[in-house]
Amino acid sequence: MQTTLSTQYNPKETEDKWYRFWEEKGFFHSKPDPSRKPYTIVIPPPNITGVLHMGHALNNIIQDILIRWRRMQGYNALWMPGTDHAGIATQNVVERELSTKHTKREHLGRERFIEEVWKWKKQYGSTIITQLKKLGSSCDWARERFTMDEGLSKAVRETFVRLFEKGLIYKGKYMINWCPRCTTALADDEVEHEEHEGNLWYIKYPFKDTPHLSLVVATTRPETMLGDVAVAVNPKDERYRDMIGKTLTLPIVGRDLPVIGDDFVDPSFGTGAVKITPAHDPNDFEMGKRHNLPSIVIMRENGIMNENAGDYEGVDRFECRNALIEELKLKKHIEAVVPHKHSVGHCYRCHTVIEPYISDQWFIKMRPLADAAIQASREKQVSFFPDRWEKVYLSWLENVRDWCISRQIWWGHRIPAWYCQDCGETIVSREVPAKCSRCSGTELKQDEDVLDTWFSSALWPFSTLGWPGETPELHYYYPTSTLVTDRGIIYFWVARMVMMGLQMMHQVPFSAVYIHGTILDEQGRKMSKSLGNGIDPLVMIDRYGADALRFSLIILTTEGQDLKLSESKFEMGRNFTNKIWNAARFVMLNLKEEHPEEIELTAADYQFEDKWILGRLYSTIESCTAYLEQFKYNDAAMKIYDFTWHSFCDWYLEIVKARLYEPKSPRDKKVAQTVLAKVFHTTLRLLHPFIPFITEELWQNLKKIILENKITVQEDMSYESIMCSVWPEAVQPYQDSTEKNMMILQDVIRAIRNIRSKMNIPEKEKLDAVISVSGNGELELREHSELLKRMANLKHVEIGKDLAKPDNAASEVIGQIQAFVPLADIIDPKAEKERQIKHLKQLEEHLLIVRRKLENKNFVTRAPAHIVEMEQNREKGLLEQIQKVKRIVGDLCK
RNA sequence: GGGCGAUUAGCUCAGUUGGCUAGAGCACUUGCCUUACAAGCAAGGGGUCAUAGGUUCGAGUCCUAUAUCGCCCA
Repeated sequence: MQTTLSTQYNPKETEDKWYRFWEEKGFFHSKPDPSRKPYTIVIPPPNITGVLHMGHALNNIIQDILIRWRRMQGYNALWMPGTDHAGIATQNVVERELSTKHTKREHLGRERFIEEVWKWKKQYGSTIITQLKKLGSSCDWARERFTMDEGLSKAVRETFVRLFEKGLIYKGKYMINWCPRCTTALADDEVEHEEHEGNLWYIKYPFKDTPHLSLVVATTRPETMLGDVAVAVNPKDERYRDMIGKTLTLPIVGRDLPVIGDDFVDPSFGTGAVKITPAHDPNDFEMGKRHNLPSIVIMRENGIMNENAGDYEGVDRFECRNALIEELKLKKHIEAVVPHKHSVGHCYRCHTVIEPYISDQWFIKMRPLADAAIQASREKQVSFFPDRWEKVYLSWLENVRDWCISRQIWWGHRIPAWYCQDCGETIVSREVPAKCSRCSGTELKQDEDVLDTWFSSALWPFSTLGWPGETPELHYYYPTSTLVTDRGIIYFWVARMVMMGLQMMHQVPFSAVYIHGTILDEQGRKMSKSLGNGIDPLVMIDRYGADALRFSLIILTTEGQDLKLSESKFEMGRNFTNKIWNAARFVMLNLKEEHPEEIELTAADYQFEDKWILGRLYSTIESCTAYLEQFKYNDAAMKIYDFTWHSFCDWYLEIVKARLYEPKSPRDKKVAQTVLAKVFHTTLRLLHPFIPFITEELWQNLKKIILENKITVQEDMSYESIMCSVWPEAVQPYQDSTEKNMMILQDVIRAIRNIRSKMNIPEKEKLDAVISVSGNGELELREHSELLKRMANLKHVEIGKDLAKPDNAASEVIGQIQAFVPLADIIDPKAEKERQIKHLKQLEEHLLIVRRKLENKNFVTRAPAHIVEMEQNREKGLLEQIQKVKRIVGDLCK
């Protein structure tokens, strides 16, 4: 441990050291203990392919603040960490790696490919965990989980089987969202919609009987015409009513297409006649079912046209579109091309354009699950902070469609369904079945597909605690306390956890959901790899320190608002940590005694400034705790920042120097040292959840010095670490006029300093001052004349009632007090007069505002009495001040 | 098209149930290498609170429109 501290804080010397200490000592570990109250957070498991970005940083800093704070408050705090296997993303990464070795997963086969993924996971999968530790995250790493762990996989199978048995999981051929690049189905919310500048193509479909006449249809996706089976019009549409029942010829293909009538057709879109492609459009799929139309699939699963596309077989879907348009133009089938904005779905993992596709998939029936989740939120079993997110959550649940949970990839939880090769029976089972439950056949083949990663993430709050096992952890920690996440996954994750928690555990997984803002770049854009506008948190930690990163981000995080970030913002946090560092240097330097003696303080020992700083400290503790309870992290941080810098450092340290450097008595010095130690020791604890590293470093040093120098701070000094110590409690401060008097003193000191500055008097030069009090308080002020002299750098001060202004003095009027600084020939009468006239103007303007209110009869009669009284007092005070300033101005004019 | 958020100092943002001469950090101006800290100290300057109406004794705050930007859903 360092014995001397350098003038600048160097985070690199402390951060890793203390993190290792905490981890090795097991301070992050929590065990069920029914005699204590639990406080639990489950981490939003980062993706194993992920690297730490600012969003993660903010998310985890908030969780760490909560968990460290609650831990210090005495809760048995568990922060459950882990990672997510991220099926598609991870498979993509490993496939990309394989391609550099000129191989493909298909060449390896399923088993060997999965081995490769595990190998990859072992090597790179914990990158983000290492990075989270750099932030100071106090997760219980001994409990770290992974969604593909044996235990969590068991939870997945159990859930699947139970839901299947309840009839809430079914399999069927439906239209789903298909990513031709990932060659898998996606859930509705895995599709990102984007406005595209496309075209609306008007294509002529000739009548079979009268080929010189045609019906014009409009489409944004002309290539799908190869799968057309009908043309639909609205039966109420006068233009087309007579054509229902007629037959058209599909251009190029030559297929007969019936004209059908359906209310769903919007007469105002395009020509009011639409082509129907049941295999490639969700609306057409529904219409096809209503009218018993066949479905013609024209595309392979990789987006290449199939044999049903005729000459276009083997052509990519977008090339097919272009070529088809050319052919239609050539054959004079295009009537018009109109630019048209429309929204196009993209895969949220690889950003490929999604294809609506008919295929055989597994689904969860969402209605019953969603209804339960809606009810839980209505009954406030789950509350959102800020509460507006509840509406977002509810609107999704209210409109949700069945969830497609099967994915045509290899990396993930294999669907626990087997098909009997003899009788075709489907067997859904927790374990590998030995034989068919119907025909006892032994030729069983497991479903090839895996489950959506979000299926396993939805179980996270209880699967990580040992479910389906009846573990002590599950009983003790579930339901968890707070979930901290980004609005981006309210549907994907939060809502699904609530649904699964209610289904499997019959209890919501958490009672509070805090949704924090998104981090944007300086121009207000999302940070992204492709834009290259991201700020790397690890680089910032390297440059400014983890504590500075934490504090800066938290100060900027206001009630779930997005925050615009630039590197310069981290200077604020760095400056603050440096300030604390130097305050600590001062405190510790001045606590050291050669022959320390222990004394027991009594209330009478406390000096004015001691009482003041303790009072300020207690109100800081109070509001800081209250803010944290309301998830107002930035307000909490701001309060301690303001206290530390602008009360403790700016005033208390400066005032107390007198007692440390030239003590009136050894006892008084000891009192000052005790208060210094006590206040700083408490401040460090308040700051610890926000900036854990520097507070630990200083706390350890301070503890040693307090013990060595026999200072009785009336605190338990036996804790091994600040993170195990207790969160300060606000005890009622001294109920007297200390705070008020200090404010008056500060005003007077600032007034004299102002004169000094305006009159260009060097700070080192000691001045004389005359303080004239017109109301009460003269005696109290006189009591603190030493403080006044020290802080305003005066050699002599005269304090009295209604004293006269000395000649050639600069003046300041502060309420009922006048401060005069005699300057003899240094005074610049012209400058002084200007100063006074400016002040007079300000006072008169204010008086005008006050008078306007008081002259309004309605105000006097209708406003609450105390408000009126306040304004009346204000008027009186202003009048007095104006009178004084006028006299000063008059004097200067002589 | 529907919903949500934002608009306050040059910049980034606070501003609780209406009582405000509208605050903070950064930037700016002036003076300081004062024995904790120049990543600092002291003292300053700077705002028609997006616009237009309304409610009220009183509106940055509540209501109704409008404008601009952003996010989500369809």
